[in-house]
Amino acid sequence: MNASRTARDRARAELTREITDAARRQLATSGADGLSLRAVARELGLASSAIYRYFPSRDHLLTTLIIDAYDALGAAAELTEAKEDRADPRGRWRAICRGARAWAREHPHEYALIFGSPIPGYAAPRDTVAPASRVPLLFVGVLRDAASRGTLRTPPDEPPLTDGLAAQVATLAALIAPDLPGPTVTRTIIAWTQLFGMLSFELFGQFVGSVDPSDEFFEHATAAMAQFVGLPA
Amino acid sequence: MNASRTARDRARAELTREITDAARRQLATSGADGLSLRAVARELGLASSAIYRYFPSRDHLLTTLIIDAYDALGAAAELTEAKEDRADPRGRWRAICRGARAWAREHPHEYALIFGSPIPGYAAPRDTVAPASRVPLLFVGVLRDAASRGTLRTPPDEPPLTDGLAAQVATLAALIAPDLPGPTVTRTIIAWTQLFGMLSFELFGQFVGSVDPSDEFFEHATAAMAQFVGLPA
DNA sequence: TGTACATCAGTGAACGCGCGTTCACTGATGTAC
DNA sequence: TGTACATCAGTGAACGCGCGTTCACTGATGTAC
Repeated sequence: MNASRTARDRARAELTREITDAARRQLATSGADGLSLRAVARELGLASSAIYRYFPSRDHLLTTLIIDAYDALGAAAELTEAKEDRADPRGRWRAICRGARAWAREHPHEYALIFGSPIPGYAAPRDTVAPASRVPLLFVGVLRDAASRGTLRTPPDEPPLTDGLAAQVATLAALIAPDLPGPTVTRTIIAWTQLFGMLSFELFGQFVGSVDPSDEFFEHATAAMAQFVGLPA
Repeated sequence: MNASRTARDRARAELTREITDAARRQLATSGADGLSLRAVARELGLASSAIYRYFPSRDHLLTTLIIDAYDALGAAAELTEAKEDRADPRGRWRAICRGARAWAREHPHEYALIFGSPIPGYAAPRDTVAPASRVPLLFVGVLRDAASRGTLRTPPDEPPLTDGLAAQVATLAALIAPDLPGPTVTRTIIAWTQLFGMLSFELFGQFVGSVDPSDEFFEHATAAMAQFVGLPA
């Protein structure tokens, strides 16, 4: 009764997945606020109360969707990155950006769920922090690899960091990138905000009237960012 | 009966304003999807149907709020920028960023309304485009001024623009910045996405665990961006 | 291997709520002569 | 300046809808002996 799950257990796991799948599908048409337990139940041919055997509340279902979205985004970026030549950090950096963008465009509502407006009355629990850091960690991985290969250019400490920022960056670096120089870490944070700033602008319609469609702009900007963090051509 | 408005007209203008004010207040507590005509009417002591004398539908009220938000953001940035020494383009650039940030932090739900997730079922009409461009136009103004003063450094055309992007940038430049070099315009678009990428990250909670609070990071990043677009210290 | 009992999944009705929008209406304000 | 009519603001009831969550229940699945 331990390793080989019972029929009930298997059914439960499967229905749990079906519920999140249906919820994800609803998200894609109605957005986060349109997501309703009753509609999910309807789609699966269940009584609305049946959902409560699987998720104690709507917020718990949302949390699951949020974590899954971060994980899917991270996995997509990792997969794209993994296809690049290991010895080409700049190519790997840009692949991460490209992979993130592709996922975001394929799952705009899931993207909005994690990078869009906070959901009123919903507070993200701590469990979302780890999956949320997968993409930044990928960046860090490429940079550390480039550093150990000697192909990472340390950007000038310019403008110089103020004390408080230097402390924040040092704390962060100690956690995830002990061997990277401070300016590199700082610029990586800037690049990270830059990446998702562009994706949000593209998906939320801010580029209409300027760089829409934004494929070429995106490619250009990621190249500029790679250079900015110290990964020259 | 033309210049001097009648009592009815004045009352109408005032109530229209009171409705949008109440709606804005609701936005601040419940977010865009929580905004309800009935609640607005309740707050003003009106029958819910009375709102329809002023706005034909909830979407029209939303459009008004969106346009007002863009305008308030633009005005806040303009005001901060106007206080800087005219001869200090870098200071003016950073003031725009600081002004935008201050407004965003004071009006997080209005910020989310314009830069957050698209509202399901709502399509922004054309009227929002002009007010949305106030902040980018401010940037362009500072850069043109710096160019005419001879203090604008043209950044290298690096990485070189692809043809499609060059065309987009040329079209855009012809519209709003006929005298600025292509690389400057491109980098300004990057900086623009960077600015609001940071603001969204800050307001939507992505900085928790890294650069939170983000005052110093923000100041640093805007300085880096000023340099990036060609406004050296 | 079979029986007795406990656990769990799913039901369907109900509670209490809020929403956007329409409509026929009353009464006040404005307009034309 | 006063009257007759048209315009408009605001009302209150109603329509039709959907929601999250609870609860007592039936019946199937699993467990212990």
